[in-house]
Amino acid sequence: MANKKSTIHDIARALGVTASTVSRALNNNPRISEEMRRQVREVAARLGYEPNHIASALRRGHTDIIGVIVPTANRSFFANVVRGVQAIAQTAGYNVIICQSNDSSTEEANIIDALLRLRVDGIIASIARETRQFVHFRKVRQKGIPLVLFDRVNEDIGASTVVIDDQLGAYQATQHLVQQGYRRIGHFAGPQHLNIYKYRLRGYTDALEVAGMAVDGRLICTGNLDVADGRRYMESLLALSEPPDAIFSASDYAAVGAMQVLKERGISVPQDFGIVGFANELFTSFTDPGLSTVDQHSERMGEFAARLFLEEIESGAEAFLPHKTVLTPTLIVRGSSRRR
Amino acid sequence: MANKKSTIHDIARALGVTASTVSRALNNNPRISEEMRRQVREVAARLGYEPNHIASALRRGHTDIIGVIVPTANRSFFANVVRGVQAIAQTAGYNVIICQSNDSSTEEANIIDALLRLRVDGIIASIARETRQFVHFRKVRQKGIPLVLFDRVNEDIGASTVVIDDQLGAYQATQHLVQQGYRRIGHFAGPQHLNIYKYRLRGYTDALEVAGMAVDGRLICTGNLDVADGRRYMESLLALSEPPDAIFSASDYAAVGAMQVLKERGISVPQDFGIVGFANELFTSFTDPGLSTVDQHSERMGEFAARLFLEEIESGAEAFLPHKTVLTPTLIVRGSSRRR
DNA sequence: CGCCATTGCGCAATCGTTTGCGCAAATCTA
DNA sequence: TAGATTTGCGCAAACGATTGCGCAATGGCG
Repeated sequence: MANKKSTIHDIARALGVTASTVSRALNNNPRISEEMRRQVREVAARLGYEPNHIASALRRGHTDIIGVIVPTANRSFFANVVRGVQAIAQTAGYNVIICQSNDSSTEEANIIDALLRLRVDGIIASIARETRQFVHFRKVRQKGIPLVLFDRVNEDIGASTVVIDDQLGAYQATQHLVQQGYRRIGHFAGPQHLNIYKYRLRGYTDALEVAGMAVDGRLICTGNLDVADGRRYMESLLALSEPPDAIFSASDYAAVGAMQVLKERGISVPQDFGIVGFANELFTSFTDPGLSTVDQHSERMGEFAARLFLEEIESGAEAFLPHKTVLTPTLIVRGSSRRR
Repeated sequence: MANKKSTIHDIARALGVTASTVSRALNNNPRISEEMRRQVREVAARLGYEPNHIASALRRGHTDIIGVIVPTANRSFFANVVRGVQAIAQTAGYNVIICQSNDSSTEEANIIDALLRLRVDGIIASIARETRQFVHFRKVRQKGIPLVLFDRVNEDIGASTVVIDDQLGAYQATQHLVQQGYRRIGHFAGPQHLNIYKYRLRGYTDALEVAGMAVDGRLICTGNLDVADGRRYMESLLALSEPPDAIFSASDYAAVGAMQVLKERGISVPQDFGIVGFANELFTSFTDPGLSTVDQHSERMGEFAARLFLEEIESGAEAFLPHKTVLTPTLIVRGSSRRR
């Protein structure tokens, strides 16, 4: 690059050898003597040489970079997944860069374009909430770039996926509320075009059926599951002629909103109303009472995603068979649902 | 890159022109006719051509990438700063990539090396908690790469900085506790090698002095300010012969820990004990009572940081004079300190 | 001694895009 | 009409690192 920085040519000149010798020495090629390697390293350090990864990537045909796309970085779930990805990928020599889509399909597509132009070696992503068409993800597959989806996935893209067993997690949460003696259990559901929320709803209905309780559609509220949504749903559920006495929420945020409304109404949690959320966000132990929730083993999820990526790299895009890894969730019981 | 992907040579061949014409057409060079441009775009779309940003970056000498280094991505403060950076940088044609240092000086140095090798156009960073030596940041300056530090900064590096007025924020928080009638105010301080915590301590002592209250060293606890630290400090402060009746904590996390202990001890917040945190983390409105705190205008901070970067790019590293932007904090009063 | 293998390097081309300079044709102006 | 300017392209080199192939020197073995 056209500035004052040293290149391997500067090192080569200083030692009276060629650039190819310098390159091989720096890469520990066995065809270069140990003495030459030592001299090259010494001059490189003296000149403050910094390898140009751009040039190297262009010549080699790969960048050793994995792009990770998260909907929003400030959820501890996503931050922990990234941490898991980093632990595995960095050991294998890859650099991990994070991009946040802000849950926007447009931003997600722009990020994918930028990553493709950057020629990343692979993409690990959780789909933005807004996304309903998957053209941009299919493009990744068509270009033979490894793609691994986690948590929010779409199974028609032909990518490998790592998910939690959302249905089981929801089943456990709802069953727990049944066991705590709650008799009329509602559900805050997310947008049903996203698999995770569809399965969480299914786990909820499963548990009700097993417990011999009818599924009452009036007790199911669907939306974006933020705090304000949670507040609104709680208000409307409490206005029913037969309000519920517990809620399984597909998101910790909406669960917090519900808790706020109950507090304001003087309704006692967990004595008169039980609440379980989902995702074990960092703040679930900060509320009062602590919020029961389902843990998604986010860091493990990240590790699995990174391993799937490495597998695909090793076997080559044509030989690789996309597959799905399903992790088992863990119910975390705190004060919000502990009546017995 | 040596795979089946199209290059500008494929387009050139299809149109019977040279690669330089294709390149100029794709970049809307006025020396290429509108008709030729149209044809080039059509063939490019038909062939699924994706520009190779690696090759372009190597030739042009810059990547149009800004690397943002955050200590940990799951704090909403950092996520919002990144959002602010993205809003400005993307409008100016830059791609923003996020790297998380996990508050480790070693990881931070590795990230900086990777970003330098990638030849990013600039680095925007908040310093990792562990970092006490700044060799890796100085290296960025020496190579003439624009560097902007935000929040956690070091002013000897020669970088531009964007910070909140930590001293003022702390002063406001402590003064508010004084005005609420608390008479013995303690402080959870962070590691004093980090400027932000040093100034927050100074703001605390300033407010006490103005109020005619002595500064009692036994009421000041220093550490990493996580939830567990907050619990520990609260326990030890309550064990004093003269315990405090309020706490200004330099972090919302430690403040939550303190609240948990007070609740367990049956000490009423805010009636018998007042608490104010710092940073307006997402969860501060989820606790019960809601946690008073100081808002740092994180998204604005990100915008300022990005603008400083753009300024440095425009004026060139040699002509640029590093400078410091100080934003004004806002005290957010919630239930934890509202006694009057 | 001659042949083969090993060691340690050099030459030249590659990767994909960009851009300075130059040329030919067309247009404008005195 | 002649000279100057504009338009629209092509040629060739550049960017920095990597790597296949080849060559010379050295050592080992029959």
